[in-house]
Amino acid sequence: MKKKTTIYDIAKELNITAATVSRALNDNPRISAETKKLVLEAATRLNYKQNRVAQALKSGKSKNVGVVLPYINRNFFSSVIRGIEEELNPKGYYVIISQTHEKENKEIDIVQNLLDAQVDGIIISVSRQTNSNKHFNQVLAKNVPLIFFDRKKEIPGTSSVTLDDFNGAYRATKHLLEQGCRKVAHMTIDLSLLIYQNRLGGYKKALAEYGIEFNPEYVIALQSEITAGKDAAKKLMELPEPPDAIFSATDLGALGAIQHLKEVGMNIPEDFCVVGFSNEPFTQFMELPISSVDQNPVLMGKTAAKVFLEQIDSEGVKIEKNVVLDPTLEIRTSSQKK
Amino acid sequence: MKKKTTIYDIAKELNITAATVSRALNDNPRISAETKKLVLEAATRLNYKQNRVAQALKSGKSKNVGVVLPYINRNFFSSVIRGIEEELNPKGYYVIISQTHEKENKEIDIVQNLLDAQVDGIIISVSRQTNSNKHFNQVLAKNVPLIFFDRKKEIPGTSSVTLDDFNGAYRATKHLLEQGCRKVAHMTIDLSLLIYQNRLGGYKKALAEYGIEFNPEYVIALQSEITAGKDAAKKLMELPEPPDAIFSATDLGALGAIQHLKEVGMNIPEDFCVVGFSNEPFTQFMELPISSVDQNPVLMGKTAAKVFLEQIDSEGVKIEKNVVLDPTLEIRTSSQKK
DNA sequence: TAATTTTATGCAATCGATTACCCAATATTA
DNA sequence: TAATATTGGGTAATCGATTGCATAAAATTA
Repeated sequence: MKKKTTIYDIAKELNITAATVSRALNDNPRISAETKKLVLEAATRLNYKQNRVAQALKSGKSKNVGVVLPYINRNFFSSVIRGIEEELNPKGYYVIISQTHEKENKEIDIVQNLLDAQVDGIIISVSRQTNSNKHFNQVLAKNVPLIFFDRKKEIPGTSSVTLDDFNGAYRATKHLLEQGCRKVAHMTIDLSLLIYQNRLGGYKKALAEYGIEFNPEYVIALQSEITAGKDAAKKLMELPEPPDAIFSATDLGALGAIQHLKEVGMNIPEDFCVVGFSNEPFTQFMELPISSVDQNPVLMGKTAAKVFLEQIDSEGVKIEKNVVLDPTLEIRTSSQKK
Repeated sequence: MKKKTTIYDIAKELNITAATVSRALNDNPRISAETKKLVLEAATRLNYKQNRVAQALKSGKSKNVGVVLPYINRNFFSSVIRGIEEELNPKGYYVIISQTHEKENKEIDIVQNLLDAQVDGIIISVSRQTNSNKHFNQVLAKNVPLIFFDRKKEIPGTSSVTLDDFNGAYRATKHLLEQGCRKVAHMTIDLSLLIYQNRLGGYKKALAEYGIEFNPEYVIALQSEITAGKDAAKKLMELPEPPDAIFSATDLGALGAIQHLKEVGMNIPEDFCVVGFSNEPFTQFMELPISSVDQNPVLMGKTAAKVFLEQIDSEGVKIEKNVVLDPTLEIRTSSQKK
């Protein structure tokens, strides 16, 4: 029906060749200012739009970037996406988002598909389940920039943008200690993942600083989230010496814990303090707003995108860049005694 | 570095032409079973991957679909995306997601960009701000299928998948009346949008059915969400005859209202019942779980994707399809008396 | 004025896959 | 057995933009 106008149409219109049109549109210095003006005029007059697909074929660059993450309906991840798009769209890149649902085999399929679709780069937060590095090595073998965010793998030739989880956890725990709590428990998810190891590390450091001995009974790894948080809290409260505070590595875990604590009649924050991690929006709306460590996700997305762009621009020279962002502790009612 | 293998490599390998390879890979009946087998073997041996960009150029189909929506970090929208991807990825389509942040000019830019990127279709939930139809007509002029979901525009030549908002609101309000509430207020957002008009309509129908006169003072349009919900509730409770229930067209509005009501000492659900709309996950986690109308977003996404596929398959014949999905009322503590 | 640059543009191949059209070899039919 | 049909596959153009190489015209230099 409506044929799109191509550079050939413009060429015919002006009695020049497509090559000249192409050069004029790309502001090639070999083309006279006069011709350029004519071409540009004709282009707007004929409503010319460059064919990105043809450019992609010629250049081998699709101008698409794959973003791979567990779920997009977590505030953290969707905010990261927002940061990535804000940085990449103005540069003419499109973002293809895929969700792994925390499954390794889904992640492998997705990466494969993205490579087949010849994305110019992959920005990924690995699934909890992922053990293999094979798919990542395939990415590297194809010379496609690979940037990890939040959850990374230590693979030479890749870059990463992560949060200083250690420091975030340290601050959260220290804050609980400053509130006077002395028996601080820690709820985590999966200690095979670096981020959770680091959160545990920061927790330990704060304890050590206050001369408190680390008690392994106070560390519980949850399976799922909210109900598991309740269960974990229950378990903790049934210890001979129950804790007086919880630093949870997730907000949903913190929420579950709070629900259990209220059920058993605990006063928060008077008797018991809780801090979560991620600063999910719901932490603010709760009747009892929950303190949480903010991960600055938009900045993380922007930074990951910038690293990708650097990688692209560095033609051949392989850049390996690891950026660590600083988290912020949002103190709310769940941990503010006074 | 690593050259990707093309059909020419396979052709050379087998001493045949690329045309034959192409036909063999596409299972063309003109190619003998023997040759097909050889080609397929060589393809896997050489690790051949079809070049989607080249195919796109030749066919004029990019195999990309644009999805445009206000925000991806709303559970409703991210679930719709999930539905779309589940339906489209197996068919070889990729989904490009863009957020309008409820801004009309952003929406116009995005649609323009998607057309430039030659997507094969656009699935969109229009921004609250959007008045113009110009960008939509551009889509139609390029013969690109345009499918609205949730928030639609009445434009000939387009399809839509929406929720029966009227019925959802009707059920929610009826449920409140069944609980014995007789002074049911309604909080809405923007009555220039069809979905909110319909929710108001369903609300009115339920009232009428119970012989209750519609009271315009009981309908409040909020600007933003949660704090506005509190304010609106305050205003309602200061009326000479305050309501005894609220049906809110948003969950955040319902949450804000509940917060205010608790502050002023109301007992929910004994003295006052509240129902929201969207069934955002937080409605379940709350200490006081909030009743809400579920929009079945995954199904909505799947349906929109299916409509797109029908449109694509129908070669030339323009399909105009309007699907209306049925919502479900999730009754929770906030409105369950007894 | 002749020789040499410079400037501005054309020519044609290329990226990888698809497909209309053509043709040789074999199979079928009269 | 000659004529026709079928099978299997090759040739070359095409999608739209880019770019190395070539070249005519204009400008500069000797």
